[in-house]
Amino acid sequence: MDDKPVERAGYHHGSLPDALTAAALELLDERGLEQVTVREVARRTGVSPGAPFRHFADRQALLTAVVGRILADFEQWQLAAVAEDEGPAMRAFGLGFVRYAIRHPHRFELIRSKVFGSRQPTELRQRLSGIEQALTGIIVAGQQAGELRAGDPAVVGLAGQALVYGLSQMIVDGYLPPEQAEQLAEQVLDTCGLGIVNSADFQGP
Amino acid sequence: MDDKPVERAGYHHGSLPDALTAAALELLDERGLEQVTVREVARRTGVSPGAPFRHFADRQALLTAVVGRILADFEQWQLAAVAEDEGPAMRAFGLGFVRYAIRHPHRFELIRSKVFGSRQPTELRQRLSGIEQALTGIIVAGQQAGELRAGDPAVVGLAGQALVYGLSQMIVDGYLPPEQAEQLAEQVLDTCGLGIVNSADFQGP
DNA sequence: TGCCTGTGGTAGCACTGTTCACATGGACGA
DNA sequence: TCGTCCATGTGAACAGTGCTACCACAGGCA
Repeated sequence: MDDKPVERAGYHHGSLPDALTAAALELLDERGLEQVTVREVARRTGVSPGAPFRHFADRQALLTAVVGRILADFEQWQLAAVAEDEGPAMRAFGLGFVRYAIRHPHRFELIRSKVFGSRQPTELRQRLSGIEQALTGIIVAGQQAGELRAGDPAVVGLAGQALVYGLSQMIVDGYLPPEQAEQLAEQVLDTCGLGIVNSADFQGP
Repeated sequence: MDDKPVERAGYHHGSLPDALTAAALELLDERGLEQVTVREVARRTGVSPGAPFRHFADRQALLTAVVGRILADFEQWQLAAVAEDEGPAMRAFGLGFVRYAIRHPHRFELIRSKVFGSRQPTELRQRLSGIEQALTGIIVAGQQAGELRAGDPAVVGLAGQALVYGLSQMIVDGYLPPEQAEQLAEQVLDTCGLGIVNSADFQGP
């Protein structure tokens, strides 16, 4: 109906893929995955409904680009989280994950549907395996330092990922009341999680 | 296109809501949540596209009815799982959960989007709290028997749910190779999960 | 200068969820 | 037995979607 595109300099946009990705991310944060519609993204970018398909094969491809941006942001977030936390890195990593999910529920919703799927573009896969390697490094170091219980790092890592991922999921889905979510998550991580030895030591003040 | 409805006895169906729910569940199992379309469900039931809306306010309502069926089935599944397993009930419960997700990935996909949300109809909420109570009972009994580590049953339960839920999620999303998924899940549960004391005792033969 | 190619516009297809006026026929009172 | 009522099903229609043609523009190259 009122498909008034926003103003734009010339006929050619210049960097439409970037603009589309940014608009899609904005829309995602605002209204959730389901509402991220190619047409609405085009509308916000001030471009015709067909234009996005010059740069992205389909909606999924556009969303994949968005995931790329999110993962880049998430990487920085986790680096900061681990750097700032004085407890075991594994715990900081898990808490960072959960906190990111709390802060950006819709991003998490998207990531779930793309990241853990089996068909990812190379760039995405690289980013992911980077994060995974970081996690494995954290685990091995933690085990050597006696912070983490021994065992196959892959299994320990998987358990940690599953716990943290499930927790985030439940938070995002509203199963845990948002106000208490973070504190509860912390409790869970400290009490039962991540194979941290003497984890009770790290309960908050 | 070929909207050939299947044959039906009379003009009036008799139990359309049930038939629609069943068709929707079938479609879900076959093709996944996204493909469960009101129109296709109507087609399969041999009814016009508008008919379902006589019985369900919208697509969500239809899906909620499907969730009801799934939860009833899941309840039975878990009862059997706990009854048949000779290890700690908590472990059987977790494994049952994961196995159900492996067997019915699409159901899990639907449940995730409905069950943990904050707005559920009464009937659904009852079913859920029934399952949760069962879990809490299992935990308390396990703690008294010395099988589970002590601690607030709510937190222990939450941790268990998160771990198992996340694991199932990762399996459903294809992050874990399906062939190894069950074994890996078992390993994770035994090594790091559920607060089971001396969990190494329960590693498979 | 003039064409070529990459980029955007427009129109249109098939599909979706949902609504609404209309058709039907089983149930129930006369 | 008949007539009427009304829950239930029909079919057309609407707005919105992803996606695909085909056409128009404009900037870079000869």
